[in-house]
Amino acid sequence: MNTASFRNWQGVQDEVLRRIHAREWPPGELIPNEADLAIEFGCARSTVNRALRSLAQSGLLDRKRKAGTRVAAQPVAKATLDIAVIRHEVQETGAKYGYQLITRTTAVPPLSVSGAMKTMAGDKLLHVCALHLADDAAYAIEDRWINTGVVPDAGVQSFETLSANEWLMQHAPYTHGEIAFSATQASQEDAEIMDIPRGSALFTIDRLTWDAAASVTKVRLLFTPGYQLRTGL
Amino acid sequence: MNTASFRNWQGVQDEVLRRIHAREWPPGELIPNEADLAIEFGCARSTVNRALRSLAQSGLLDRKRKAGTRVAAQPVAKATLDIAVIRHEVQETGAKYGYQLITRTTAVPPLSVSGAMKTMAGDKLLHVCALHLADDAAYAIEDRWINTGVVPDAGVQSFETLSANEWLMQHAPYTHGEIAFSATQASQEDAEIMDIPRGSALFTIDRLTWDAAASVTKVRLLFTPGYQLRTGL
DNA sequence: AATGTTTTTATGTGCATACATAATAATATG
DNA sequence: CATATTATTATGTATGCACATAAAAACATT
Repeated sequence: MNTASFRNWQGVQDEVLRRIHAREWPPGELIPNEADLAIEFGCARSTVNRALRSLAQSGLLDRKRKAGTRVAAQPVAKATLDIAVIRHEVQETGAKYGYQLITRTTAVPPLSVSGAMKTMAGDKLLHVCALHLADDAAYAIEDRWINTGVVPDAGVQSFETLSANEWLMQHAPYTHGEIAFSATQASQEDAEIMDIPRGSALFTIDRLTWDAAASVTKVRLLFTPGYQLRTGL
Repeated sequence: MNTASFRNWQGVQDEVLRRIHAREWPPGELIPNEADLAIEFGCARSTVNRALRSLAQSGLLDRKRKAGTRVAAQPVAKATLDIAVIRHEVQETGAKYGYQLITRTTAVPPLSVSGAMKTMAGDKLLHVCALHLADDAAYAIEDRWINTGVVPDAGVQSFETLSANEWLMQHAPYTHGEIAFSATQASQEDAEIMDIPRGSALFTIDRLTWDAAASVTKVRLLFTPGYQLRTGL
């Protein structure tokens, strides 16, 4: 009856979404193939392909060659987080950004670190601790280990005014990485640095980045109590 | 010299990635336009387009019509999280999943909830609290408000054996939502339910889902201490 | 110099076609 | 009957072409 004006891929996507939400195509069900949908919508198969591919990427459809396309039985919600440089994150809230270097040493890391970074157990790494501030209040503690074997330029950086967070983003290429989010209790030291009660619940990000087979850096970011990481769905 | 075998979009993407990592195209720099790259790689412009579009989506390139494509000066790391039904999450670790309903009432929510869900201040909502277990140990507390005006079927569900988390995923369509991650301290009540020390740092997910203009449900998930949400980068 | 209009240009998208590929179904073979 | 072998089929991708669209740049006008 309609057959009109689903001629662009976003339109097709919207219509497919509508049918999924309306349970016309319930979870787990096989939907018509691309060719048939193209005929129904009066557009090219590639247009349907674009729409379905996009929906598959966002987790709403499962596609397999020959087997066809079905509505995800288990619509795994995929949330995409934007992890920006802390300075930008602070400035976007309208607050004044501040930065303070706490320590900068070259040391043999604990086994937990050298193990995760897969460096030789006795190798020294650059260890930088710093505090990020928003409107002069503590915002996040950055505790970072840098593999100077991979990023030699980092060895001559003082990190007194420019955070390692930002410098590395600009100068250290990486191929992939891992992130873990968790909650940790503020240690006595954390509490003093951030001027918060000891034991406060701190939102924590652990990030480990790699350049091919070599670890570049490992950071732990401890955010001030009340911090929230938000995103759409 | 080469010019060969970048004839598929993944190959083109890899080569572009290589040039970015190798700093042949440093951050902020304008890269050649699609047509020129297509000639260089010996493929169609649409193939280059596919590769660049994909890289732009993952945040490594910034593209603007007419202005051209440039390497992101500020490579905002985009982490994609898969948020699954808790039962699956537990079972994937190999643990035995358990579920326990704590309370199920119909009540007027606090203003913070009715405000977020944009329901009438005096309207009653379904309030479900439950505990998810892994190998008989507390895994997460689920504290959920459900808008029975939007999901009337939820009103006749007991949620005694099937968690609201899972039931809603299967039966309540939604168009969009918001997620926030944070860290909170365990209240006395939380501590008793989960059998953990009071004040423990709990990883927290707040999720609010909408179906068009109406809120469907609002959940707060409090995870047991030590919980980590992981993802690639 | 300030403002409005037109041109240019790089990306964005759609289409028709062709072939590649994976997974299933159908068939043949021991 | 179990196991190879061979279609079949739906998605995946590449190509050449056309036109749409946003934004910058050039130009014209006041």
